[in-house]
This record gives sequence, structure tokens and C-alpha cells, in this order.
Amino acid sequence: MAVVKRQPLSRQRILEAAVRFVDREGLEALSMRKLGSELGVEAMSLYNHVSNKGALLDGMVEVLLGELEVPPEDEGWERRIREAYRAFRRLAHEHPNVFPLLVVRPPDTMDGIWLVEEFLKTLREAGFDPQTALYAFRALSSYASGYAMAEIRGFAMEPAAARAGAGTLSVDDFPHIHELDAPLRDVDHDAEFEFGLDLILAGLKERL
Amino acid sequence: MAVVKRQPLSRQRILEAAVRFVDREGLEALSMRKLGSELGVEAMSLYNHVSNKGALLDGMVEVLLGELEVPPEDEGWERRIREAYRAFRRLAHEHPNVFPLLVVRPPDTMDGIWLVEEFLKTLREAGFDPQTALYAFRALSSYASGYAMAEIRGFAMEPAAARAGAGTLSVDDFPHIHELDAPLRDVDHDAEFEFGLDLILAGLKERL
DNA sequence: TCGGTATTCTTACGTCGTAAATACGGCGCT
DNA sequence: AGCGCCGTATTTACGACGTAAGAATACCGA
Repeated sequence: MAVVKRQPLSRQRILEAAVRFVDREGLEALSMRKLGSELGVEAMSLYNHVSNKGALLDGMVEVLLGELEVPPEDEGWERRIREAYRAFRRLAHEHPNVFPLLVVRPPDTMDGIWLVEEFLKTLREAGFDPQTALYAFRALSSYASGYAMAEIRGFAMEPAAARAGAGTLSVDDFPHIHELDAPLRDVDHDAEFEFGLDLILAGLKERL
Repeated sequence: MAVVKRQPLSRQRILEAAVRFVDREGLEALSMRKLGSELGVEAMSLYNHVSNKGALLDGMVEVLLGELEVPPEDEGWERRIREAYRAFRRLAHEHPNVFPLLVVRPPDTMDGIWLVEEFLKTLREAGFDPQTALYAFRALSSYASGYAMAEIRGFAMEPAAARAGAGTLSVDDFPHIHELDAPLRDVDHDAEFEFGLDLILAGLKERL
């Protein structure tokens, strides 16, 4: 008899369910009806808390952003920034099906703005002028989001080579890809990501 | 009387029409029916040349890749690579609505593989060891595609600030964003992109 | 208990991707 | 010229989608 009382719907509960659903089934599988039934509710009920599907997707990127672990202020600017981008990439690993939303529909919330502010503060206090701080922010963000996307979806323009093994490609036509066949088989993505981060951060330090 | 004889359908004609259509109307507006009528044909006719909508999208990124202007070999590795990524970014400007496809569904064609091969060749001949060549390729590609995406969709996590002007944000809570209000109003994206490219390329040269 | 408000459900419409069956048009035969 | 073949185009149909409009229900303070 003791049927669990159904919890009331709420924007937050919907968004979190949506993230879980997409984590499990993929972005394309997400529909209002299916998300509704996930919550034991009809599709149209969702519209009381979310104005349409676009807003639902936007809300999902809010959830992701909320999970981002912002490192504390006290550990030196370089380390702080490093950790921030590592955390960003971690998001991609934890939600590979949701993450692309973040790239395709940039967030427009106070939380997002606050992150930018925090970031710029760190760089300004490190001694960069405003212009350079901005450039640095964008260079790092571009790199990190590009890398994370590539990692999730397969590296653009590095297709069958790595996935199927270079074996099927003629050695004569593609000697350099072939040369990388073995290393490509198990790249250390952590190291690779850090390589790029090092490159950019080292360059930035020189401009201090 | 002289009605223009309707050209026969073909995969290529379909893909090009799809790119034109999306350039004009946006990705979300693309449907088999509308693309069909664009070509004076019923939706189902398209399926004789393209196995489904997914394949259509893949084909569209092939078209984009085909438009990429690969710089000649003879101008020194650094300049060649610079020009290649500039051309890549140009793609994003010319097809802002199609470009995201390239990020979300990495191409898997011989043309794509050939581009990688060409790239690796350039870096190997410049003197990089295979491992570093690979890392360099991916660092640059991540940066470039991340930057191009951000440019197209609005910079992730730099939202209302730039778009609405920082005026609406309290100066006390967001001093650093506010500080950038004016510069943000007209950033020179070319310069900004080059800044990041410089950073990475400079770092790479040191590892030669 | 009542009345009103906020939430949920039902029904309905137009659009989507695409499977299946049908019709068509141009070709090589005889 | 007539016939049949085969690839292309059309018709029709199905189930799923997002969501507008209205009806039903649940909840809450008086």
C-alpha cells in the first residue's frame, strides 16, 4: 500500500532528470514525452516549469556549469587556471552526451558571467593588462573546449586512421599517419591535453 | 515555352543545395521535404542518392572540407600551418550555420585523412618528432575549432556582458568585466585569433 | 468546507524522418 | 517500332515529435 508519494515537479528536478536521461540515452533520444514519462508525468506538464525545449536545453547547460568545480583562490594564478580547465574537461568526460550543448548554446546566466569575472580577476591580479587577460581567457577557453569536443566526438580530421588502425591505409600514400599507428593506439589524453595547456600558459607567462 | 530542363538529381547537387539552404535558413530549418522542394523534387527522391538524413549531414561537412583552401607546400612550415588554420577559420565565417556540424560530426572521408597526412608531413619535415607532431596538430586544431565555434555562437561564458554591454551589470560585483566593457565592444577577432596562434606556434618552435 | 490558483492531463494540429508500394522514363534489345 | 528492364521519382502511410488550447484535478488559505 505504501506507494511512494510522487515528488512534485520543479524546474530543477526536470533539468536534472534531463541530464541523467541524456547521459544514458544520448541527446537525440531526448524528447518531451520521454522525459515526461521518466518523471512519471505527461509531456505537457513540463511546460509549467520550462517554456519550451530550447529552454530545457539551456537549463541543462546550466546544470553542467553548476557542476564545474571552481578551484580556490589561494593557490597561485597559474595553478588555479590549470585546475579550472582540468575541471572543465572533466565535465566533458562526465557528461559526454550533454557537453556539446555547452559549445553549441553558450550559457547566458549569472553563474556564467560570474565565472568569467572570477577568471579575469585571477589574470588581472597575476599582472596581465585587461586586453591580454581577455585574449588569454579566450585562447585558453577555445583550446579547452575544442580539445574536449574532439576527445568526445573523435578528433576532427583524424578519423578512421586512429579508430580502425592505420592498417587499412596504404603506407605509401599515408606514411606519416602510418608512422603514428602504434602511438595512436593508446594516446595518453591527459598528457596531450596538458601539453597544449603548457604551451599556452608558457607563452602567456612570457607576456607578463 | 523554353522551360529550363530540370537537371538530374545527384548526390553532389543535393549536398550543395543543402549547404546553400542551411547557409540561408539555419540548420534547424533543414528538412528532407524542404530540401526536396528546393530542388523541385519530393522528399523521398533524395533517398536515392543519400541514405538518410545523417548521411546528408555528413555529406555537407565533406562539402565544407572540400572548400578548405590548403596552402602550397613551398612557403615554410610555420607560414603554411598558419595559413591552413586561417583558411579553416574562414570556413566558419563563410558557413556559420554549417560549421558546427564539422565539430559535432567529425568527417571520416579520404579527403579528411589526406589533410591530416599533409599536416603531419609538414610538421615532420619541420623537424618535429612524430609524437610532438601529433600533439602539435591536435593542440592547434583544438584551439582553432574552439575559437571558430566561439566566434560563431558567441563566446562561451562571456555572454550578456559583451552582447548587451556591461552597463546592466553592477560595477561592484563585476569590476573586471566592466573594465573590459569598452574594448569588448569591438574586439578585433582577427588579432585575437592570431594571438592564440602565435602563442601556440611560439611554444612549438621552442620544442624543435 | 469552500473557492481560487497552480499544476497536470487530454486532445489535437502540423511537421518530421522514412518504409513500402507504385508509377515513370529512358535504354538496349529484337 | 515495340518490349521489357532498371534506376529514378512519386504517392501514400506510420509513428514520433514540439506544442497550442482547454478540461480536469490537486492543493492551500480562509
